[in-house]
Amino acid sequence: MHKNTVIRPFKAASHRHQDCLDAAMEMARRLCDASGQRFTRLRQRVLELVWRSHEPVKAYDILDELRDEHGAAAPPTVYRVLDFLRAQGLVHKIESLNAYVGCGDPGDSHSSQFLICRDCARVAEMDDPELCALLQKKAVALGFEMDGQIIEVNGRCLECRLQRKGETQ
Amino acid sequence: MHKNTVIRPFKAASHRHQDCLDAAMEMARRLCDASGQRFTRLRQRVLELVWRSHEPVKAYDILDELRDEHGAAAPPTVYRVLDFLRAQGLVHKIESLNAYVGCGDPGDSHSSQFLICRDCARVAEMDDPELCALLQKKAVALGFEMDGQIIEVNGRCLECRLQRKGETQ
DNA sequence: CATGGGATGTTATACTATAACATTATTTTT
DNA sequence: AAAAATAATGTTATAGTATAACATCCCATG
Repeated sequence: MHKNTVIRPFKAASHRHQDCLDAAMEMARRLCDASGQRFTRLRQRVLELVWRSHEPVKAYDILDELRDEHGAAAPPTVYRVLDFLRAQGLVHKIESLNAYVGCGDPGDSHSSQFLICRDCARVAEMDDPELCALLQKKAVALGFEMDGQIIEVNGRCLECRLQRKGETQ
Repeated sequence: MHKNTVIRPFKAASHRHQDCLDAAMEMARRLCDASGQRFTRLRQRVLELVWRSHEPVKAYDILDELRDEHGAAAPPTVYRVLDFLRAQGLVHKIESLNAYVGCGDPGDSHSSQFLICRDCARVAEMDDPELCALLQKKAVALGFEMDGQIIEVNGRCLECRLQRKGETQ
């Protein structure tokens, strides 16, 4: 029996998303407390917006939302908060989408491999040590010293595959 | 003895880059011929610019160069040509840099894993079937149907590590 | 309650990419 | 060779992503 590597699954359409949100916010609060970082209202609000769904969120969508609620707000407001949240490991950037997702397991330092569904646009996150180690091994074999890795997989999630079974697409 | 997976190595500083360029251009000419695509002067020129060095090249740097040589030129000119070259497998995009590199083995359909040196900024390309297969396996285990993968590794290449041995950095 | 550092506001601008339509060049058909 | 069709490029405008630089505010601490 080995550890499940999925730290941010494709949740069933019917799942209670409020639970995801609550858990993410609670965890974030705890981590910021522990590391002496201030989890301000703005930071809370941005993290909530990132966790609004399991789809990646664009910086400017967050910005639009803040403007609606809040009057002011300019790009640096959002990017600064996103940078903070990423530095705390609470949020990841999906490079191929220029978009952001909540981390499935903040607090635990880990590798990330993202699965991006082309149909529903949702993103799942794996932390697979085997994969991480193999990539590291291959890099080291070339004398390369690895700082970090970016792994993003495009394709179609199980739910979408089942839904569209038989369709041409 | 197994196949070497490095299809675009970190070349020694002293290598004759003209040979890289010539080989890339010759191969591109051949592939376009074979597939009935037109390898126009503009496309040739952009590919040359991408292969100017082993560092990734920005679209707007190509644009600036074209303007110097050529008078006109607007962003769509560059992006259209880059799209063409990518469709032919002659060029890859490095997602985490918004920049472009020449493919180390065009003509052969393959997976790519990029190594990006933080010191010299050069990029190497691997095509490692084992890595590709493992990632695919992990995705499939979650019911995910894989279309493609993006793998980019940040770190420091051998040459840079040797040069800076002992330095704090 | 002063003050110093961290957080946020504000303005401006740089950088990345595409839409939509016009024109030119090349190939194909007649 | 002329006409028609297709592919490539030019042109203008705009959308989308991100950062620099400086001003102000807030709040933890002494």
